[in-house]
Amino acid sequence: MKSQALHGHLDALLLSVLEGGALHGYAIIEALKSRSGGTLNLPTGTIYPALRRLERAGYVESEWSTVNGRERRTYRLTAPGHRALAGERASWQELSSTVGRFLGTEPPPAAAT
Amino acid sequence: MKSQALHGHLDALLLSVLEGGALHGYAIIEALKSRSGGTLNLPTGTIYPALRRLERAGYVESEWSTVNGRERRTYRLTAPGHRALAGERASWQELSSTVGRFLGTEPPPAAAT
DNA sequence: CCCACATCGGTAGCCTTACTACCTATGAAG
DNA sequence: CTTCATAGGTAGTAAGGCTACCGATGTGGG
Repeated sequence: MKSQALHGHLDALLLSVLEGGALHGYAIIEALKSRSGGTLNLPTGTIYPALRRLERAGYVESEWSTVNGRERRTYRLTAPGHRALAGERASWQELSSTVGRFLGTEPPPAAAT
Repeated sequence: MKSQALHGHLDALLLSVLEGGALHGYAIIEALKSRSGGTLNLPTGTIYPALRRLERAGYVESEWSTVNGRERRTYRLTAPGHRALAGERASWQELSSTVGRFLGTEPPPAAAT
């Protein structure tokens, strides 16, 4: 898939991955890859700047942990990050239902639940 | 909604609107607005450049029609445009199911329909 | 008549964002 | 010692949409 399409939603993906617990950058990349079934194979040059962006925004915090003599920067979701994730979820749903209406992928809105 | 999120899918939306028949730019904007329930209120500065991009790509053709003394440039989907739309639909579905998996909006793939 | 407004098309420059292509460093395996 | 996987990072580029403009015409109100 042309990953460029992620535009604007990478942050949401990162936040959602961190929702399941703190991870370091490399592990985040692998989590994205495995949870997407290999579809999201994002390069480090995409992830690290994004993480720093999120940190600047206050949505994640990071700290260095020395594991196996390796410096790992572990990222953790903050409270604002949780809220941001909720907002991202909402706007993703809005986007996907809106675009879906045009591209014919509209998931049945009520449908049981 | 923050329209920036459309990134990369604007083209698909435009193509899908034109799928229902040729329209001029202004009418396209209104079609997007009405079919989205007002969510997609895109400015001309977004639409016109996008239409020209699509035309450059060969996905739409345009011609001037003088209506009420007003020059209207009417856009029409081409055959490649139809194919492109099909591809856009496919990649949208891939994106939405992938991102949905993370943001919890994953629509049940089989689920009756 | 004149001005304001809706219709209609368009362009220039900016900003965000992701990508490619690099670089650095360490521990383990050969 | 060299190579590879792990791990983190930066610089520069390209794409895409947005804001803010500009120009023109037809219509209706004052």
